[in-house]
Amino acid sequence: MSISERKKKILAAVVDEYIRTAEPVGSKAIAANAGLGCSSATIRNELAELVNMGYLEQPHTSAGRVPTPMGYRMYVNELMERQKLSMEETEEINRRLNQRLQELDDTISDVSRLASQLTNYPALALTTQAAVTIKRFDIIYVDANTFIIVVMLSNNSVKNKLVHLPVSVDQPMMQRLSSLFNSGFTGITEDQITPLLINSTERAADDTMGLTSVIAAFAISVLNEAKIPASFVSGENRLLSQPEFRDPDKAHKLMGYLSGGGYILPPGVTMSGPNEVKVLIGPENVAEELKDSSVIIASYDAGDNTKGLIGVVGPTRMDYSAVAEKLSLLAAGLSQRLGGGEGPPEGIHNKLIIKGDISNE
Amino acid sequence: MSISERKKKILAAVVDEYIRTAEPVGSKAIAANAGLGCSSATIRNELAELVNMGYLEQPHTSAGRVPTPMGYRMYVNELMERQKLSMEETEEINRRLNQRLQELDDTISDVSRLASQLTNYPALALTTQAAVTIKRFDIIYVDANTFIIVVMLSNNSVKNKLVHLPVSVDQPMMQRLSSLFNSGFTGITEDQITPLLINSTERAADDTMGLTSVIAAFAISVLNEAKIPASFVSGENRLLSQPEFRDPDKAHKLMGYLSGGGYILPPGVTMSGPNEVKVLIGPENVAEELKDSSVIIASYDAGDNTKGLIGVVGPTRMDYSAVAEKLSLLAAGLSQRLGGGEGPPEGIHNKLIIKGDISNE
DNA sequence: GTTGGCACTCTTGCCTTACGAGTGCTAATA
DNA sequence: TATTAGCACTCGTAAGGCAAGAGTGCCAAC
Repeated sequence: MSISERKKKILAAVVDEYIRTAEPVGSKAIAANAGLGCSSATIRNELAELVNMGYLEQPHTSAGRVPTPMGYRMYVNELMERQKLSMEETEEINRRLNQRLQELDDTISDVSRLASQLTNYPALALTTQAAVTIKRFDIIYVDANTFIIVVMLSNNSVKNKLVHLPVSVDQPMMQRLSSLFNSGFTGITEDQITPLLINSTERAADDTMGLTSVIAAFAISVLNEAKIPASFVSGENRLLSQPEFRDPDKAHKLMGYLSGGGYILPPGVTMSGPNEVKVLIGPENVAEELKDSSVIIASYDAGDNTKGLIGVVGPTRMDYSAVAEKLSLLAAGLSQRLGGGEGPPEGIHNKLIIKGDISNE
Repeated sequence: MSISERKKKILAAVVDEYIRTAEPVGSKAIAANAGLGCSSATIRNELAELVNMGYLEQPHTSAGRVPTPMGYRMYVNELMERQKLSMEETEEINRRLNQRLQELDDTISDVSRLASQLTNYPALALTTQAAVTIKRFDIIYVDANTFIIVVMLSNNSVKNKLVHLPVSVDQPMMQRLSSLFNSGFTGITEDQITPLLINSTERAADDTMGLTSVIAAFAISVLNEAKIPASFVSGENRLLSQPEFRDPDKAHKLMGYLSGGGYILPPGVTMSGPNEVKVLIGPENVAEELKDSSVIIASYDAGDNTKGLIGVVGPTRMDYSAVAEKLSLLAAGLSQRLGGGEGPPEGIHNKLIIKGDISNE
């Protein structure tokens, strides 16, 4: 059964109103506000059919209607009006982005905090990284018992480690090690650092004190850490301002899941680019804890095969339009600043694609 | 009016029971459990006096008694039995501490997470730093447009920054800058980096491209950041498992305060050392948001004038003994591992001093 | 000083009732 | 045929009343 234009308008009105008030929406309210010239009785007939079709439901016989996940899905895919952000909001985002963005690693917590502040929902930021290699290897001799390892990665982040030794080393040895590592350990991934390689380096450096393995261990740990997706959740407390989380148990469960670094992107679902925003509504989420929440995700490109995700979690009664818009802008801004992006973040407004699991446009 | 031994026992029984059950404690329950050989009527008389003295209060006429902040204070200062941690708990703490402790900076989030996990309350960790200076300055030449600044601080943490230039620089220039900074910018605090110093360095290096100010800016920002106390809150969601925070508004308010990095140590109150644990009960806290919560704080010494704090926040009905014990152990372990400490963390058990604002032992 | 007994207070849970919001249905209407 | 007005019906919510139970305070006896 196809859905008439009027039904669509009514559905949109129900969702809009419900998002605004968190109260079931009655026929009278729609007749009064939605501006389609018909009486509440007519609306009632239509509402009954929308319930039959699965877009709406009633908490109980004498209550108004509430959107089902399917209703939200329809709303997100076809009905919702794209909220243009106000000039102030757009500027606010850009201002904040410019404020401090150095390394991606420092930034991930900032990104999630920013997303949470802007949307007033809990937000989660994470980065994943394709194969990272070491680009450059330096060892700084501090004194006979101390040196600093400085490693520059293919994604242009720089890691260092201060090493204190129980024994003394001389400067030539450090220099030898530095150049050996710089030639032998650059351009390779973590699993290419084999015991064989370490051994041969150790022999070549004439290292009898196990320095080589200390340095190699650092190299491995750095590459390892870069591979593990870093994630950061913030603003969990904002959940509590949502009426659907007034039940502390419900809130506790979801917050626990989030703080535990729970993944929000279902396995197998991939993000295509910074212009795409994914919306996962209620049961479309795989995690049990998210089954009656919604998640909105944007991805950004941080250059050098580093992808980042920004996700926002809230009740299914979320302000999809505004949040999607904000995340999209944020993601575009990040892509642009962190290397991958090219277009100006303004342009994004006209290209925003919103997708979800059961979308089939 | 002085307080009799029996009153003390009764008070302790009330607090213990209330901590356990979160329900007002009646005279019958005390007569049955506390093991002082007298009837509930006697207990009732004593309870009435304890109410008069301000140690207890009644939610309403026909309810049991609940400790007042003053009652908790007495309990913490004099009455509570020091809970020895079980072997497993002690080992758990040490195991977790050993697991990963590299730089203090990385650690602060781990410390707070750990404290929160161990105590099941939200926890906050922070470090403050007395004057930090630069100990060593290196500039690594990567290519004509790229170099890495590596700065080692007096607290032995190492910071780096990758700089991309729009113009080309030659290696000798970098070397010149490196050694100039290494001699001119080490051993001084942030406010000693004056425009004068920057200018003279610039001239000495023959730098016409503004490199000097880029590098100096990094030096300033590093020293600045080291000065700002880093703080990290985790486990906010654990608040929700406490019955006194079943009211979402109350929980939201406190969690908001915590996530905002709200300070928990009243200004002017200082921590004397890792063996001391401070307890701030309800209204003893200065922050309005903490007025009906309690805070338990331990401090650790991370070497080189760096002090750290671990704080745990909960309802006034907290398990003071267990939490204080755990925090103390954690703080001692951190002190020991991060440089400042000397004694083995086991020894701490016998020296634990618990203090608070109105303590006057 | 301690204890048993008892009347009193106050909360909690439960039931009943009244109200109101919103529906579904029917019959009249354009 | 689609729309509308009208009306009975349903159901959740708030308010009031009642009984049960926990715990106290006090008194008189020990």
